[in-house]
Amino acid sequence: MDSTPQQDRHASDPTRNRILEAAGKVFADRGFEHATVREIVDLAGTNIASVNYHFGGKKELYSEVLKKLMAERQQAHPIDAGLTSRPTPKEKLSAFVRGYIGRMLLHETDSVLSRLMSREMIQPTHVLDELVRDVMTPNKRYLASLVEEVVGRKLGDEEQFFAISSVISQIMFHKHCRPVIERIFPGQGSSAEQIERLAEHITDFAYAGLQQMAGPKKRPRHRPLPYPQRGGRP
Amino acid sequence: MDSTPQQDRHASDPTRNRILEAAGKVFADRGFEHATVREIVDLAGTNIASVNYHFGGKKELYSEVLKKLMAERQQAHPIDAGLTSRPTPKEKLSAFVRGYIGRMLLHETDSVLSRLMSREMIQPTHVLDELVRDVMTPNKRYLASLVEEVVGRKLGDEEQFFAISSVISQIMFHKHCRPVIERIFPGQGSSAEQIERLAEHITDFAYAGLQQMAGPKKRPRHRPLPYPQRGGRP
DNA sequence: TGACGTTTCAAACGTATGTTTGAATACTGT
DNA sequence: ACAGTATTCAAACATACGTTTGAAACGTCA
Repeated sequence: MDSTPQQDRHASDPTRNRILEAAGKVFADRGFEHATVREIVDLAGTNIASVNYHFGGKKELYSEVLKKLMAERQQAHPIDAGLTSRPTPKEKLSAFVRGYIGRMLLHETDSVLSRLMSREMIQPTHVLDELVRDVMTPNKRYLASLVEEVVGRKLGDEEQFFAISSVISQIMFHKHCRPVIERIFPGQGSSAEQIERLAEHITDFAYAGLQQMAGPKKRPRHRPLPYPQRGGRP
Repeated sequence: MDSTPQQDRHASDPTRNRILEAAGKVFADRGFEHATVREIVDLAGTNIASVNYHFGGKKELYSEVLKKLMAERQQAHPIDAGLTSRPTPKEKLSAFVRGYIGRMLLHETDSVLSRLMSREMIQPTHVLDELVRDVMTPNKRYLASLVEEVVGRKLGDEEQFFAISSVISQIMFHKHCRPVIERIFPGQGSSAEQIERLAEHITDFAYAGLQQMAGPKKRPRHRPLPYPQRGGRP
């Protein structure tokens, strides 16, 4: 046994942790490419060489930051938290939406993680694959069973993809597009109360959209455009 | 009259145009910060100094690229194109979704513009404000009237914000998060036929979600979670 | 043709960044 | 207290980038 005390010392090294914390903020603010190790070490109050000494380089530091944040979140916020004993499908949907949005927009450290994940989605780096494997795929599996519960039947691959996209997109939009939202809808989407209402809106909106998918299979093809088509529930 | 022939010569300068075209691709692929003028001029087949000679610098080149693409799109694809003479609200919604998604995912030059806009939304540069003013605000106004038509009543600021977000987010998701989508849903969302079906799905999903908003004003607060709530049309 | 403005080009400049270095300092176990 | 290791630090290094420069090539009009 010499790896455990080694790792303990590793994990509790105060300099290392200060760098990790500072790096999270700077990477989230500036992105990987545009962040500088000089800004990170200034914020951490250490020397420029400490990044290479403790982590080996900027890329490795970035990986460590993401891994640490993901691990913290994994244990702090299990995906199906905040549910009663025998939740209805809509309750599960509501819990998912509320949990996701709340973590994304309110919680401090998770907000950093979300910002980093947003960046990875637009401009992937070498850690996106890890992120997909450890965070997003479990989320996808959970959401898949969730939407099928709401729709009330098993979905084909494409339908499942569409349904999950429609739910998750409404949530992530408010993180991804914040700069634009702030400009087009000034004053909207900031307070905790409004985020609560937003979660409720997305839940209701998605619930209605999903229920609509329970309806009869689409006409085989061919509906050029027109058609009043009063939306059908069976 | 000497500005017109000046500008004509300006606009039809072959070197200038080759640089603009190359810059569009490189900026879209790499982002503003990570794109290098050396790669741009290589792709354009000109010399490194030509960017500063023709445009004044990298930033000015970027502005010109976006302005040119926006102008081209403005006249090629008016926002409410493809509509019959007296369209129903759902037809208008469908036309908007189809038009937006198609331009974003299929059309070549517009795909470059979308990629640039996506980047601006995540990591704004100095031109985001112009983009908001010239492209996004008109879109927002049009969408605002559209969702109110579907819902069937005038919406308050917050409701309008929520409704527009729910519609537009489902569309942009498939551009913003392509790298992740490709990893989590391999094989999905590429072909033209599937994009057609995707547009149809988003239309139906959003239509149901919007109609649900027509229902009675939310209980003043306090609905901890439950409630099946069969979505009501007035 | 020849003078003049315009455009192209190779080379160099200045700066910012990630990384390395080697000495100085702090820490640890005996 | 001391040797040996781990950590910190200021300085320098190497490289990639946007930009500038000055001369050469080109086009145009007398």
